[in-house]
Amino acid sequence: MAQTMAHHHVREGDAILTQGEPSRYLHIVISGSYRLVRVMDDGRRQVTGFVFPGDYVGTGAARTSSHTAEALEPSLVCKFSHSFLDEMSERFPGIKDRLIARGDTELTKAQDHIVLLGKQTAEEKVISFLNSLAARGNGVPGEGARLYLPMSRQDIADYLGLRLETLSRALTTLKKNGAITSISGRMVELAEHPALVE
Amino acid sequence: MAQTMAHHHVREGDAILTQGEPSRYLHIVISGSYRLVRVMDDGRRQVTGFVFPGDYVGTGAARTSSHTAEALEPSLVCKFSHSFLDEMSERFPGIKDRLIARGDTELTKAQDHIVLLGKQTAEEKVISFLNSLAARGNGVPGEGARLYLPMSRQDIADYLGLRLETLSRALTTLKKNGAITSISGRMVELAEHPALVE
DNA sequence: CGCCTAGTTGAACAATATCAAAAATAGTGG
DNA sequence: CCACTATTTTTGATATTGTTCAACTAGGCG
Repeated sequence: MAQTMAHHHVREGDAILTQGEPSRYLHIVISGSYRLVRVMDDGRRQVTGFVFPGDYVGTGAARTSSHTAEALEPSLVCKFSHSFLDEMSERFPGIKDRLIARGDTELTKAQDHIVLLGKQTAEEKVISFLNSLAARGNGVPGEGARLYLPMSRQDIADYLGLRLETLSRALTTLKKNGAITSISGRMVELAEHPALVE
Repeated sequence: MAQTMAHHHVREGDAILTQGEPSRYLHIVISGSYRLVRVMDDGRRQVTGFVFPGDYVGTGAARTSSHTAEALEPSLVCKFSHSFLDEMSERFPGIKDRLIARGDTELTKAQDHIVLLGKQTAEEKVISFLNSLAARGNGVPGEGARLYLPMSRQDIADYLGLRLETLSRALTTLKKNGAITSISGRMVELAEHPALVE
C-alpha cells in the first residue's frame, strides 16, 4: 500500500486534472485553491467552479475528465490512487458512503451555481458570488466580511457568465451603493448589513 | 420487504419531491418527464433541470430537498424506500457503486447546464438546449431530428435564464435562419446539418 | 361560439458586450 | 529603492442584445 497515498505540492498554474484525460488519482485539497475550467470547441472557456480546502478533485475510476483543475496559488493536496480507494472500500465499507455524500456536495454546489447563473443582473450575480465565498469561510480570520479572492477577475467573469469589463463595472457599482465597503485588488470587504442593498 | 418498492402513477403537475421537505423515497422515472424547480426567496424561479425516463429523483437519506420535481405529463415512477435501499446495499454491495455512478451523471448534467448558461446569446442557449434534448433521445422514433418538448416555453426560459419573450424570439430567429426547420407548438424539427448555422 | 391560457410579435427602454484606452498593480533588474 | 516592463484592472464611448410592458394571435375546451 506504499506510494498509493501521498501529499503533494502543486505550483500555481499547474493542473491536477486535465480536460479530456482520465484522472489517475483522487485529490483532496489540503491548502490553496483551484479553478475548474472547461474549454469549448470554439475556444471560449467556462469556469464551472472553484475548489477549496476540504473539497476533492478527480473523476470516478478511469473516466475521462470534462474539466481542467488549475491551482490558483501554491497548494497542497493529498493524492489517493484508485487502487488504494478500492482496497479501502473493501476493508472499511463506510468510506464509500462518505464519498457518496461528497458527490452530493459537489452536485449541490453545481446546482447553486446554476441558480446563480439564472439571476438577471450582473450586480446580483457578483453579490451572490461574494456571499457564497464569505459563507464558505474564505474570509480573513478575525474579521467579519473581509475576504481574499484567490482568482482573477477573468476567472470570476467566466464563472458568472459575464465579460470581465461588466464584472469590473458591477464591482465599482456595488462599492458606490454601499454593498461593498472597499476593494483593493483581490481583497474585498462586504458591508455588514446586506439587507440595505436591494 | 413488501410495500417498500412499488410502481406509482403520477399525474401532470404533481410533485414527487418538494423543496424544503425531506424525500422519503428514491424515485426512478419509468415514463413521462419532470422539471426540477427551485423557488428563491424573492419569488423568482429557476428551473435547474429536466428529468426523463431512466433518471432518478430524490435526496440521499433524510436530507431536506432543495428542489421541487413536478411532472410535466402523466408519468410512471418506481419508488424505493430508504430502508429498502439500505437492505439492498447490504445484500448486494455492487448496487451502491451504481448509485455513485448515477450521482456522477447528475453532476455531469448539472455541469453541462452550467456551460450552457455561460453561453452569451439567447440563440446559442436555445440551440444547445434543443441539441441536448435530441442527443438524449427525446426525438420522435423513426425520425431524425424531430422532437417533442414536454415542457412549456416558460419552463425552457427559466431553464436557460431568459425571459419567455426572448426565448420565443430566439426560436423564430432560428427558424428564419434555418437552424430549425419547423415549429408547431411543442413539436420542433431541427435542421439536418447544424454546421450550416454560425 | 366565447372564454381562457399559451405563445408570438411590437416598440421603447435598460443592460450587457464590444472596442479602445487609461490607470493601477506586480515583477524584474539595475 | 527606483525605474522599466508586462500584466491586470478599471474606465469610456458605442453597438448590440435582452428586458419590459403591451397588444395581438393561436389553440383547447366548456
